[in-house]
Amino acid sequence: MTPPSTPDGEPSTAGSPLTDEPLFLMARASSLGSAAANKKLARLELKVRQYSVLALACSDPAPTQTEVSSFLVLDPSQVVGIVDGLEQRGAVERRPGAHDRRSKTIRATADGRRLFAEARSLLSESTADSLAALTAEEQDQLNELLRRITL
Amino acid sequence: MTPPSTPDGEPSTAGSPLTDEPLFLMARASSLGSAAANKKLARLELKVRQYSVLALACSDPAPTQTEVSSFLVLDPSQVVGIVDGLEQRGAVERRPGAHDRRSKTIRATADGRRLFAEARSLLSESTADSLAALTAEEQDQLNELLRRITL
DNA sequence: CTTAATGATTGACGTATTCAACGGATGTCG
DNA sequence: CGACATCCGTTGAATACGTCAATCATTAAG
Repeated sequence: MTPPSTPDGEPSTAGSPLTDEPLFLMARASSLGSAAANKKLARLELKVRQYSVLALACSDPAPTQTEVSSFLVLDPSQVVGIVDGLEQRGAVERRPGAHDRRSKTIRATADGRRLFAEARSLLSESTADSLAALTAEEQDQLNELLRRITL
Repeated sequence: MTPPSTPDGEPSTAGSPLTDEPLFLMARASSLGSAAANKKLARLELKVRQYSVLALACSDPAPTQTEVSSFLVLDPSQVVGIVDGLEQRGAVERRPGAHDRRSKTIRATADGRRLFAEARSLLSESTADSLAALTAEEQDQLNELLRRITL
């Protein structure tokens, strides 16, 4: 199956704009969304990346750094810097792994959980804006579809 | 509307994992998707960014660089480099704007259109993989939802 | 004609991403 | 036990990316 050609031999590209490419749409949505989110989180001096790690650090059981890095699709070396920042703020702490003393689990402190709660509420405003064009049902639908292709 | 709190004062974070955040899901989908796409396009020595610009250069009427930069949410200075790369390959050419000689329109050459057709077919394999968990209907649904929040 | 505004470009700066390498800690197999 | 391969976190370098101000040519406005 080859694409139709114009009379002069050049392949036609009509009817195949970028706006039909899921990849492009997701990149754009992600880019615009995190820009807006970063702006919102700026007042807590948090970036989206740090928020993500903090969120994981709040979950139970607390994840190790490799778990964080694979979940967030980040290089392990990047996680180091992010955790450093959060740790210096007293939002998380590194604990030696329970069964493996090589690993370190990232656990949110009480302050960290308070920070997360604030950030989470700010972020929900931001995503509400981003998804304003959709009804609540459609937002759930979108979440479900995205969850199925990423998890 | 504030989140519920635990008896000892620490805000609860249970039931609000990262996997419910549309922002996180989109970031992850976008990241994984473009990684896979870049891998596929590597054999044409093309990156997703270049592909996007090439796609726009194939459309009619040919866009100016500022139009490209605003559509792709990129700084104008970044577009320069991408277009340079494509131009040196002979895939696109810069033409002086019709009504405004400051602007330059980016137009795909015949070679560029052939390259785009190949790239587009490779990329469709990649996105088919990425979206394999969804039915054709659901893929359309996802596209529609994303289109409505980004355009 | 003067002035302001715009499109493309360059260069500078900070941040991200990717990789290779290292030290400490397990686990395995002889 | 002891040699070996593996894995975790960390560091540092190389590279790409994003953001911003400054510039030149061109256009629009006063």
